[in-house]
Amino acid sequence: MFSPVEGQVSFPKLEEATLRFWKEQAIYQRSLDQREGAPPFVFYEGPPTANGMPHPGHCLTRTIKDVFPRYKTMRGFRCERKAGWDTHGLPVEVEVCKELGIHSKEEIEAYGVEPFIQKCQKSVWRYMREWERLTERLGFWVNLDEAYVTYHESYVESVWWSLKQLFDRDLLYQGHKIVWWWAQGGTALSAGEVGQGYRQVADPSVYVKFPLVDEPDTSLLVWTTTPWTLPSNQFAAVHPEIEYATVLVVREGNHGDTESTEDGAEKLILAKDLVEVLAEKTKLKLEVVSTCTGRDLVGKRFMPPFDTYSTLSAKEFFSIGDGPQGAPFDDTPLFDLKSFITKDSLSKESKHIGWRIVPAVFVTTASGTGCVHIAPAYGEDDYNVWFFEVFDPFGGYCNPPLMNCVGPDGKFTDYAPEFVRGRWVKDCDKDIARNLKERGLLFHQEQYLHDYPFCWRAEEDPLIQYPRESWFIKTTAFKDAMLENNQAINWMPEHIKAGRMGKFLESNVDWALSRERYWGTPLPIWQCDETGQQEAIGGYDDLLAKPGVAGTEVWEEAKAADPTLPDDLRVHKPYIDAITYDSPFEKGARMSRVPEVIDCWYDSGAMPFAQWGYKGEGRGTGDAGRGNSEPGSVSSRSEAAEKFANQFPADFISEALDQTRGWFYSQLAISTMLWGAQPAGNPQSEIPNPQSPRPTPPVPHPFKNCIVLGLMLGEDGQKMSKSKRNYRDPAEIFDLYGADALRWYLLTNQPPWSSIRYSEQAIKDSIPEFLLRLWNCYSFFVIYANIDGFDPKAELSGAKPPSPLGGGARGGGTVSPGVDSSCTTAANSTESTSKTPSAGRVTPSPNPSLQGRGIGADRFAAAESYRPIADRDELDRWMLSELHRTVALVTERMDAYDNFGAGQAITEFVDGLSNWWVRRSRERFWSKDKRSADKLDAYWTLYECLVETSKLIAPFTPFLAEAMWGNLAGVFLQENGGDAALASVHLADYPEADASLIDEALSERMGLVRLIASLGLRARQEASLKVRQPLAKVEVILASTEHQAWLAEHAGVIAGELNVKAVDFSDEPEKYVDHEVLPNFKLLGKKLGKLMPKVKQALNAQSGSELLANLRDNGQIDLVVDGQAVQLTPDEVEVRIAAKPGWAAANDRGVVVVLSTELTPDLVREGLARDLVRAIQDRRKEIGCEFTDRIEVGVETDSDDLRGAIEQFGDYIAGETLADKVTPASITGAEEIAINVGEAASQLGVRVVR
RNA sequence: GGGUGCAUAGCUCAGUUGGUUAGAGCGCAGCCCUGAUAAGGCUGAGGUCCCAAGUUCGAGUCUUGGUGCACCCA
Repeated sequence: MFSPVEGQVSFPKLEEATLRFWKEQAIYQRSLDQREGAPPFVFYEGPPTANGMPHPGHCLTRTIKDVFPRYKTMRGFRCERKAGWDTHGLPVEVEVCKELGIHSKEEIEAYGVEPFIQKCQKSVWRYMREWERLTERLGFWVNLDEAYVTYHESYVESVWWSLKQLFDRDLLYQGHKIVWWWAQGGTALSAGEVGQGYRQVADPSVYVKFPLVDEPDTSLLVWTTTPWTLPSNQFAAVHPEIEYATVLVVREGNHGDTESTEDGAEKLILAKDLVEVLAEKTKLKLEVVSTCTGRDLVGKRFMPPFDTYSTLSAKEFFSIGDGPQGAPFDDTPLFDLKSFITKDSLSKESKHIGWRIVPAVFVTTASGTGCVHIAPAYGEDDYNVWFFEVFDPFGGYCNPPLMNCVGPDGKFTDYAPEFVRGRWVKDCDKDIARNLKERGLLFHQEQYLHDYPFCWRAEEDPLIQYPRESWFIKTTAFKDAMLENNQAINWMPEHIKAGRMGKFLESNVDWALSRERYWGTPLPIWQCDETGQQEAIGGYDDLLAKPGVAGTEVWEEAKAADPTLPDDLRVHKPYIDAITYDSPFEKGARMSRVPEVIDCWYDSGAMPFAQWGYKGEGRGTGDAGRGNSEPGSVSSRSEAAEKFANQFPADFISEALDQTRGWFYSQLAISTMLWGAQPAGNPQSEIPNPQSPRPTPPVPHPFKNCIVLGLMLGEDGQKMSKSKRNYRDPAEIFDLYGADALRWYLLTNQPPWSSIRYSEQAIKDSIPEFLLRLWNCYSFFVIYANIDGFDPKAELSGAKPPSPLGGGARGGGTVSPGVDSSCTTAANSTESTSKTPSAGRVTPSPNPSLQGRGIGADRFAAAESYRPIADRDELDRWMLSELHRTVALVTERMDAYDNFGAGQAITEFVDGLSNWWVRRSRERFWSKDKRSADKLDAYWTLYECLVETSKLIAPFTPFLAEAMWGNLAGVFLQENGGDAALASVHLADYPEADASLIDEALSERMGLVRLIASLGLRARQEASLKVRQPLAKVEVILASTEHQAWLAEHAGVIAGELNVKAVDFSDEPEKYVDHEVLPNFKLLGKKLGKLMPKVKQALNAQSGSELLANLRDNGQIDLVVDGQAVQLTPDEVEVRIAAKPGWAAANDRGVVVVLSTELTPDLVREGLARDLVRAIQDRRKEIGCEFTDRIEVGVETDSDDLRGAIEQFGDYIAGETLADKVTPASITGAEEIAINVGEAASQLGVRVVR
């Protein structure tokens, strides 16, 4: 017996019970154990941060991350799923600051770094419980118990190890990062903070003349909206491809005699396209003298607008800043300094250090002059120009300092022109313009309206772009390698590859690694306090092993004072900063750590190896410095190496679109740098990594397939926001609708990469649309199987259930030898495949270790009552063909990571099962003969479909699948031993399609049957003929007679569905339909080209019947178009038919169904009988009859027709309603109710017979 | 300002290598069926396929330009 199915199912309740079952039975762990030794399917969890509350968007990510590992596990792979948590970074600090009511770095310092980071560490887990609950309740199977955590010591050390690799290969360097700087607060703002503070303001916009050194009276005309940056000018940039014009300025009064007046002959260079615009603005005539491209201007030298730096001597200039004194420069004025000394400057073409025209592709002619003033300290583009023109990342202290006459307080320093010194830069714009005007350098001035960022904490403070010292990773050296790696990744959607990610990689700039913050992985670089020389440390033990190490007591004392402090904190600020050691570079000097922590994106990108604490391949492979590590570390280190080797690269990852430049990039970059082919041109980086002897892995790595999810928007189409309340808390969704409803909605409503709008209604709708529909099929099966005592286990063991009607068509009681005792072992299932040949599998399992876990057709075939599919009814063959077609499609789609396509296939299948197979098969379940072959076929067919469906949907809706499986397969479960998969569908193997059972022709034909039925119903409606009223016949006319013979043989289904006595395939279609012959555009387009429209006209002009006759008689249609003979073959035309007016008919897609509307008295009485049956059935339900209760019926009526119907169809009525007696008069013991049968009002009494 | 996407029914979205009648689900309206029944079926109304130009015998689909929205980067 199957457990009875509740009439009113509550999916949330069902799911809670399933969760308990999974937990108690450790199903997830068993699903892994079961695949011990199987090929791995590697999944990486992109770490979320538990520092904020999860919302429905996270449900999408976690659903996608769950469905494929579940699927692959069922397909025979071992898929470990190590969870992870992203724990470092600014958002954590901001949370803690909020809690403390403080903002600035000064305030943090004042509060104390030590207590601050202790608070950060605790804050990281603030919403941990919510995240764990969400993860579990959604059914996301992931190993939370052994999650990696980015602040853990082993993780931090693994990151250190990787940074040491980069440092030792000269891929880490110090430079500047131009940041948005809040001068008054003395801190940089993150992109998010800057974004909040944009306001529209009017700034001065100045057009300044930069006189050319070698061309008298000619100036480059540059444009800027930040006059205060002009004293730090170093270059002017032009676009190499843009056309520039040299114009003569014609002022009033000097027109015509410019050549004679030396002073008035003023020439300017600007973009040709902007000459008119500028002439209009200045009301001056600008005569174009000559033109050239930007490239021709490159290299020309100009006089800077201020002599701030140009008049300094090289010696003075190079000693600016903190760098060591004594660099080998002389008294040459900087303006004249040609070339400067760096370690590879000898190979470089010598160039002046500044005040020359340089090319830059970011220059546009959208506004200004097409000539851009470059002050490298105050803009990222500007800085990049400088970086490219004069900076050598590894030039050390010989590199020129940035020209920057503004202090971090936003005020001009002593290097600036005297009239602005000590003043806030933004206040000086006007004075600077006035000064330029006085010196004749200002050509034009105006107001410029644009968006400019202000500090979100101090609204009156404008931000400025300002350089900060920063550490960089030389990712640009790996641009080609990253592009190659990217090329090999299977991005979904595909446009990410060449689009967002490809474009991003092509414009790659070096990774700004460091952050001047507190809660992050400390940058593991120690610097000599005498010489400034540096080295990287690859692990905490390595640090302790350094000579003269000191400062460890700071941590030890903190730990002694508070033993609850996690040991992981010892590798964090401020404890790690306290540790110093003897400098190997200078006797007596000490090494101490640089103050920065690193970008937490680096943490996440290091996850492929850091999650295992990987620190190289183990001892003896170049790790000579370590002599005193603990004995245990060797094995753990090699264990990490083994784990890493086994779980790299990932087969599958997924996150939302915003991770393109986040986690997707950080992983790609780090993996390419550590393990990819090394770039040429950087001698150090070509040295093979001594600690990583593993061969360069084939691209792509570290992930092969990546689904890039769309962003989820709130109900109103806006960004999801807590304050707008445009979404519901996931926990409530689970309680109201259940996780399966949410999962199904997320997985099948749209391709995962289209941006998705949270829709509560759509989540709700997935219940009736899919979950409940399937549940009804399942419930239908269980109800009847229990009534009839259909028990597949009993069928298989040969012990036939008692058969009141003396057994079915095949007789009963015989026992199949060899199947009774071993039917639940996996081994047996392979033996029994002889009945259903396994040849021709559509999607062979990738894993030979699959053993057909769980139950399926292979096993059922051993039952006596299980007839070969070929012997069964057309409807059953069709359903099983659909099943296998669906299995093939779903596996094919899922192998291609297309959950959406797979889901659609499942939906279609369940629709067919529910709305066609069950609908058309109901009567078979009502038949009295419990052992008839037809009835048993129906049971086996439905049972098999439901069992396979529960496996099919297991990755999508794991709870519903488990509930169905638990009952359907549960009958096979033995007390001890047997196939473990019988306990949980998630331990079963995924279904495999049997190609021999797929019958495409049958599919097509059944589609036609459904079409005919649908058309018949439509025709009935138009003629107002209820389906309950039987009709004599329908005529079916087909445009193509290909399937007519088959349909004629299987007209029973149509007749039943349409309630007609006969289905005729008309041999005189002309009576009912008009023919229309249309060209097949696809075929004829190529053949006819421009004649096409005329051929269409010609076909229109003739009658369809004539053309058809032509086609029948000659095998082709002959036309003359434009005097040209045109022949059309049958393939090249399409014949359409339409019902002639005057018939109760409907037509669509080449099928016309015509109703015979004539009603005989017999038909009328039969219709009344059926109507009465309906009324009695309604009554049965009203008085609470069980399905099997027998009744007595009395009908009192004035209608002769109805009395006649009861007389004529009494047996039919009794049979349909399980009535012992149907009397055409009132009966005793039954309440009489009024009913409407036919036109007449009557009284009905129904009484249960006890 | 740049890059990348998206724009189709009231809503959410499909729409193949270009093929002439643009589909589905929900919602709405009407009808039907009902021994799965707080399900199910049929039908209807509802469209400037964002706009414009181009390529083509033919454009929702391809090209160019524009508009709007989103994300990323400035």
